Amino acid sequence: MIHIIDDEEPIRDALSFLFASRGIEAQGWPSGEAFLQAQPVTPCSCIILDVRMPGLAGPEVFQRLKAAGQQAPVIFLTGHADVPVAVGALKAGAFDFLEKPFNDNQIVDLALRAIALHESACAAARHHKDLAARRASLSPREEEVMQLMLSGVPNKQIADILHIATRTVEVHRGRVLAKMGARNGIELAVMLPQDARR
Amino acid sequence: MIHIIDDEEPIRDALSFLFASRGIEAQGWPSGEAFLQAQPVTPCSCIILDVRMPGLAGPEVFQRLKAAGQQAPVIFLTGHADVPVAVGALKAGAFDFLEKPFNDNQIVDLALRAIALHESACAAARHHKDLAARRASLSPREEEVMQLMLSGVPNKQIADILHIATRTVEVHRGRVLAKMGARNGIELAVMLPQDARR
DNA sequence: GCAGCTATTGTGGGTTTCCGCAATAGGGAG
DNA sequence: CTCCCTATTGCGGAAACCCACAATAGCTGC
Repeated sequence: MIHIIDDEEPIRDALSFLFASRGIEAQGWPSGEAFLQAQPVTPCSCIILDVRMPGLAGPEVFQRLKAAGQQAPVIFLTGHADVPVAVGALKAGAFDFLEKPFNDNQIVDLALRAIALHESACAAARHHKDLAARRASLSPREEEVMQLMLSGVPNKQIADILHIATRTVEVHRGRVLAKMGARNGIELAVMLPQDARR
Repeated sequence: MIHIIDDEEPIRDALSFLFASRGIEAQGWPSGEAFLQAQPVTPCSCIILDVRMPGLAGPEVFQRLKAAGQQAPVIFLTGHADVPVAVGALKAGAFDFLEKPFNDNQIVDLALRAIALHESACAAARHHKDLAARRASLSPREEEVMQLMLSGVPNKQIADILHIATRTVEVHRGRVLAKMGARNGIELAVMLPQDARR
């Protein structure tokens, strides 16, 4: 699904038609406000966003989309050569920035790549969300023990550090592994992202 | 250290003077060719690169620098509004893209941020290089056992898979941990980057 | 031939990990 | 009050891990 946000209807229609001719579903939105109001949640999508529009301008729409947690990649379109806006958009995380007029194949190829990116990003986000949910299910003590485990600290030492019995550490350790769905400490360490450790 | 690559001497001198006044060491280069010829290796540096120059243009210089393994962040300067060049540079990994004329504080701030980025990137690269060297010191068998370890496979099963004695797996395991500088399997898993596992 | 390295294996002993079974205590929600 | 959950602990037995000491075999380089 491709969302086309542009105040000019002929542009929206032309792009919708182009994508339809390539078998890609597309929907036009006359303004950033309209899109933000609806905030459709579509998997495997991307957003084509015009820079200059009455009301909210493209870059402002982009900021608000990001603030609202929108993950779909954004391709900016502009009819005016404005380097600072282009640089700003890309540095803010836009997928690409195109000047009009553009080549049909170029925009289609770009959109398909953006959609593929969204797809893999969504899969990664789902995985990350599942992992985070499991982690959130840990009790405070279990989380504490896990951190120490992930620092390579043996059970006996964890017991010393926390002033509890080794048996208790074993209990927490076992519950951590069960809740996180890991067979052992190594598997647990491997499944967690780099920044979640230490 | 800041390297200023620009065919116009007044620009080089003005920038050099500006950075000197801020206590930042800078060196000017009249062409991309000159810089590529010398390929100075300076830690904690960045490169300010003009887009339009006789001979090799800025983007071409950038490509060659990257191909030569240059890690210093590159800030492009341009006197002409050219969106595709700006977009292309940023997507190719440039640190930033500035139009002339620019504000003194802006370029200094930018350069300092670029230098800091280079610094942390170099530290990360050194760490990664050290890790890779240790890993390269493993014998083929040790590497094989480590992969299985990192998959959470217990020693006894590794022995079954490789058709060797458990005692042999223990020997390899011990040598892997010693060479990699890890106390145990968990610490080993934690110290390796995500893509080096599985 | 000698030295160094990798790969392999066994013995024996010690440590660590794992966990069923059992129990207590405290806190929160219905 | 009852139920559920977390935190804690002990006992005992089994499995896994660790490693010194010792040894053999094969390959490579000097």
